[in-house]
Amino acid sequence: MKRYWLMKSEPDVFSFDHLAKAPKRTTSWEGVRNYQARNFMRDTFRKGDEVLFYHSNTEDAGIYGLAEVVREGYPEQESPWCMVDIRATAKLREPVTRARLAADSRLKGMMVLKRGARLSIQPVTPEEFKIVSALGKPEYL
DNA sequence: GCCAACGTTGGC
DNA sequence: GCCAACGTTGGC
Repeated sequence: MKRYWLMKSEPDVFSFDHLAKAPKRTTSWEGVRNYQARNFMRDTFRKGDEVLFYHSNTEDAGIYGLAEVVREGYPEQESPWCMVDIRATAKLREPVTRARLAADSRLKGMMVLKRGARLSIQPVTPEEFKIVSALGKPEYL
């Protein structure tokens, strides 16, 4: 069964545009140092799962693009940590900011909106994914 | 830049 | 195994 995820990145470090311009529009998601997020990547991510790409710690935090999982969890070299590969699939013409997320009552269950939700990889429901991607008017790449 | 919330560390 | 101290995240 296909699953849906939200993945956070600080745009100053690695934005959705960075991903869209990367070779094959693909990157390895290295550097996660949280066990819960690591376990999601290692145990639950499957090829074909879809991703909301979220910009955190910035003005206008929110969802800027869509991506898909193209390689399932594999170890970072010489470490207990783990990463996946994701590929950009669509840029959102109208990024879905936190304000827009919060204004939509259908999305009030989203983990990213909860106070103190620091987890950098979060599950989202198929409905949430559909609603957010429709709001964003995706331009498929 | 502030600071609340959270995860991790480490002394005991 | 408890829990205080610490470092980090991330919204504002």
